[in-house]
Amino acid sequence: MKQELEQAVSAAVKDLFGADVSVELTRPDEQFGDYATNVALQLAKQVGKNPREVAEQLAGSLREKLAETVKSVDIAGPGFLNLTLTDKALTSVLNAQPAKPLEGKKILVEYSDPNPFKPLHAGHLYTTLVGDTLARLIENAGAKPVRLNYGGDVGLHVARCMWGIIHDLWGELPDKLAAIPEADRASWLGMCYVKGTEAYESNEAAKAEIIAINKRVYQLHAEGDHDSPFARIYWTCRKWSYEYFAVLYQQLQVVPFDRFIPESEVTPLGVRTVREQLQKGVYKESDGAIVFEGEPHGLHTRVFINSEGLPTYEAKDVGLLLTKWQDYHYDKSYYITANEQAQYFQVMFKSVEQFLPEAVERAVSMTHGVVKLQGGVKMSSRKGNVVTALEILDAAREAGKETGTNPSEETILAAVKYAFAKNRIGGDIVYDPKESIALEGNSGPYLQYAHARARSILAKASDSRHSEQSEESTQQILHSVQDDAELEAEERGLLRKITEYNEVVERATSELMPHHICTYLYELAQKFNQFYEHNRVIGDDRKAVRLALVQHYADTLKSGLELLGITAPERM
RNA sequence: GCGCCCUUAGCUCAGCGGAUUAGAGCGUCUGUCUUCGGAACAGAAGGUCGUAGGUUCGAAUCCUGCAGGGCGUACCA
Repeated sequence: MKQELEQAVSAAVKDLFGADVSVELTRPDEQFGDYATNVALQLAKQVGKNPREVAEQLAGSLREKLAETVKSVDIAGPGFLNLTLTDKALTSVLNAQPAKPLEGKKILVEYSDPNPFKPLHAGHLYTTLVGDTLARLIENAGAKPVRLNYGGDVGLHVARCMWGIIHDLWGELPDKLAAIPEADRASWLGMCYVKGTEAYESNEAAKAEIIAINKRVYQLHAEGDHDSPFARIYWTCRKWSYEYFAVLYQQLQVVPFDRFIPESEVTPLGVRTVREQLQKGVYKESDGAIVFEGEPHGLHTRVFINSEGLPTYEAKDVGLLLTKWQDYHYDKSYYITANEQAQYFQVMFKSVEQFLPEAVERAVSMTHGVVKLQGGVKMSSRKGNVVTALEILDAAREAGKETGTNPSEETILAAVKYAFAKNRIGGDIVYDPKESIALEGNSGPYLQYAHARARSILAKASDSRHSEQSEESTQQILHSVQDDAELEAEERGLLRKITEYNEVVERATSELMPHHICTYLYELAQKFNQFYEHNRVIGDDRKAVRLALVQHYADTLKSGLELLGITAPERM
């Protein structure tokens, strides 16, 4: 409907003024109409006329051309055109199929990216949810996204943890690992990591040992060593890490990843490529390291291979980018990480652009903010108040218990996911467990309830007269609004809001900003509650229309929640 | 120092070129209703959109300076 109207307006503009303008219809305040456009203001200058005059002419033409679907065309303010659809036309929007702009596209989405041998903190939970939602949006738009999860199983952080492990075991004694209870594995690894990190920073001898361990880990991969005591420790603990990640993903109920790419898998290709491109002058030697000089491009210089001859994150990421390109030849490849890596990606991309521009052109780094606690305190591992990913879920459960309503696990998840989804991606977010689980306000549980409430009406209605098919619903509304029979104000208000759904999803998808969906769903629920407060459904003369409206409302809310990875239970 | 990002009601956030009323939620205050699930509805108070300029018919939205905050800035990821 929106597109048809835009075309009609743009055709009218062409007829009257011979001008080409991109017409964009917006949703104005309900009191003004269903759609609005400012083309007259844009045109005024081009045509050399006063905007109101332009608007008058356009309005006249549109009233004639769109008599079928538009009830009124009004001119407001300096020259805005407000279009109000007939109830029948507005109802027909319910039949519109959502656009599939990404049909047939191959899109990679890399997110979550936890490092084996390191704990999962609150930021991992956030980045996992952001990625999961974006991938859902992309899938909803018709593409088949490839969900990738990349993680550092080689590198200095691994060496620090390995150092801690070996010290805690009093030697390279893999058999002693069996003594660690399964439930304690993750926290034990976390403890070893902290130990190793502290030693690295404060103890020169330990630092040298850790650097040596770092080399041995790379070597172990190069040789395919699975049998030496050192290797047995490494592989066992790496496996434990992946098992620990799986627990989080399982609890979060995110869509499973298509592929886990450990850094060790792409490291050789990255190193080889950087060395090759060193010969071609893309990378340069400097102080024994291999770097990319970013300054000529307005960026900064970064080390890709350090003076020990070992690859840094940079070289590995070059290997990852090439691996993605070779394996998928993607149309688009998204990297979802925290803001602190934003400029890093620019440098890494710029370097690869020098020899593989087509792969970089289609790669996009999207970054999000940091998770903070109430009061805006940043979570810091240095200060020891690091909050782990699983602790966020526990905090929500705890807050749920305190409400006395004992929310289900399904509602706990809704609370957490919605709290993280409702803010625009990019800024830091403050997580407040109490607010997220709150029974009132803009929260996940509120929306689940708003859905369950509507379903219970539908269930009650179908008790009294068998099944209520959703296909019939549109017909029911259509039928009752034919022959100029009109909808009542609150019915129409709810219907209007429901018809915005596809437009909101399209916007959220094109901008990759799922929070628009949250804002919309909350408004939708409010519209429903307004309607519901003043209008009886069952037992009223207008039962058929109203039941159909409730049906569409519930279905719309459910679809929206699903895009956010939130379930919509029938009852709570 | 340089680069990137941020600054909207007491708090948490939408809005990101348009409609002289800048929107929500929470919190505060006040009403409605013996409810097809009240986890509701109606209303009030609360903001010179960090600051100073500029562009524009029109700026919270674009540009520039300044202040405050965050992140990055060579061998971490």
